[in-house]
Amino acid sequence: MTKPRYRMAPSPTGALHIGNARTALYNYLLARKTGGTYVLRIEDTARDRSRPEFEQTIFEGFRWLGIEWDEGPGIGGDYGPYRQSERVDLHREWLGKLIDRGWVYRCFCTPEELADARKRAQAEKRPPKYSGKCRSLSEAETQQRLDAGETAAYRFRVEPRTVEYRDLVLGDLREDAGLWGDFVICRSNWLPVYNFAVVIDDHTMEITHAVRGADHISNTFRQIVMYDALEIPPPRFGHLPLILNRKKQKLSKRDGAVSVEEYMAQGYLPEAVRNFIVLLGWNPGDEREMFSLEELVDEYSLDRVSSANPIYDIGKLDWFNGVYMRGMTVGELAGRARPFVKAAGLDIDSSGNGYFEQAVALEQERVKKLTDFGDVLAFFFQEQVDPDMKFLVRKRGTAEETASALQKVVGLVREHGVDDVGVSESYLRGLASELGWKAGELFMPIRVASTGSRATPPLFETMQVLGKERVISRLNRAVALLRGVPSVAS
RNA sequence: GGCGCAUUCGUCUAGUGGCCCAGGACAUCGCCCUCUCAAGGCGAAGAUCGCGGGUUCGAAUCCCGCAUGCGCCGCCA
Repeated sequence: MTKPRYRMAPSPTGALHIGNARTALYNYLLARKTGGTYVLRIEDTARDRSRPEFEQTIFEGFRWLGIEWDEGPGIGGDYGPYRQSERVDLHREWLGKLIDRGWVYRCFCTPEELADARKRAQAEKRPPKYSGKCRSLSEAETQQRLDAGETAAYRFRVEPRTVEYRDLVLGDLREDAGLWGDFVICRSNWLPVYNFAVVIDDHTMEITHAVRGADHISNTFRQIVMYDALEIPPPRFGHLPLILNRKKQKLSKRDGAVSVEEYMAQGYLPEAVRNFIVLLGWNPGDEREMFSLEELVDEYSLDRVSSANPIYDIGKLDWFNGVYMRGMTVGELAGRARPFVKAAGLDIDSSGNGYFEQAVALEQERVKKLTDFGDVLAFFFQEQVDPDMKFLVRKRGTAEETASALQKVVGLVREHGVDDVGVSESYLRGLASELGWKAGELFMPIRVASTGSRATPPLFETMQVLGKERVISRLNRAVALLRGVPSVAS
């Protein structure tokens, strides 16, 4: 038995779309699981829309998700070239075989005529299929019109028959080819049409399994007819349910964040995105839902792919991301967070890596995305914070009584320091009871004074990381603020 | 209009004739923990299994019809 060959075939017409990423991931898992080969082929026959720079973003997206390929652009392999646009000679060669066998004829109908006919058919609620106008042009007449300089596409001659195949996901499928019109497989400018190029490429690259989106089901029947005409064996086909947007339409670029690079930029972890998308239409058959790449390679199989179209709702992605962030070591998380924190404009270099990691550790279970660190870590790195007076003052208390309490805190911090959280807790609780306040009533003003925020990690740990000097300086500033002194040196 | 595919809590889904007056997860709400925020624990609410027929002692599961959605029907991919 030959080694299975799977492929992914993105078109470089935009960023890496989440649906394509899922398809690529599924193929990757299948290839790895079966010990097969994974081929990357760029389908850039849409000359006008394909842009080389998109190739790079797509590659980066795949790599970010952990999807590696064995053959493809930049890597090479025995079945190159791996860009469809560089394979047109091959396509023409195979077109020749079809011509020789009488499966193809030249069609002189202009795009305008065809569009008109289509529009009319639609209006009259008839199926918009090609009339067959040029189907029986004689060889002589064809040659004559060609000589006269008319351009002509190549059309595939469809013979009535039932086309059937067993889909790896959907089971037995069939369609009546008698309902189609003859279809163009090569443009008048000699560039092959996608549907034909795919057949030739998959065959010549010896692809054994074509797993792709369900929007290709109808194409599959046409492709099978071409395989048969060429007398070459088709690969096994599998069609994945389409990811829909909230309005239940095919997910498109207009639906907001649907490209992998956006998730990258938003501070999602690749393992979370991967875990999230793999579950869009697949499940392991039990109640597990956290999967590493290795586990997925082990577990994944097409017969557990569901056939209904999932709606794309990123709610659960945040949860996955949080779980993965909490599961990391602090060092690892800090490393991943660093570029995001810098991008947010925080100066994390001058205070040293140890300080940064301690701060990250305190926020680890409080963030959903790497970008959150930019906000949540700010007070650790700013010179001063701006406490909101509304929350700085003790609940139902006065500014002056809060100020005097904070002043006492300054004294205690001076005397006992903040390095031992147990000690801090005990003297601060002691002060609270001395004042006759509930602990929380004292802690909140201290929190707001030293962090500028009401929502922070536990107070004593936070003070410990900030260090004595920062805490004292911020408390002093808060006292000044509370007493209406415009500014004061600490 | 034709053909194809699909239809279970808001969302992702489990379920392949009796274990299901439908299970899990996210989100939501409540309680607990607690110095705030999280995290965590516990719990609640949430699906007449798209609708209508049939088959069967028994159907979310099988059959038929309908509806709805999506896809394709391009010298786009």
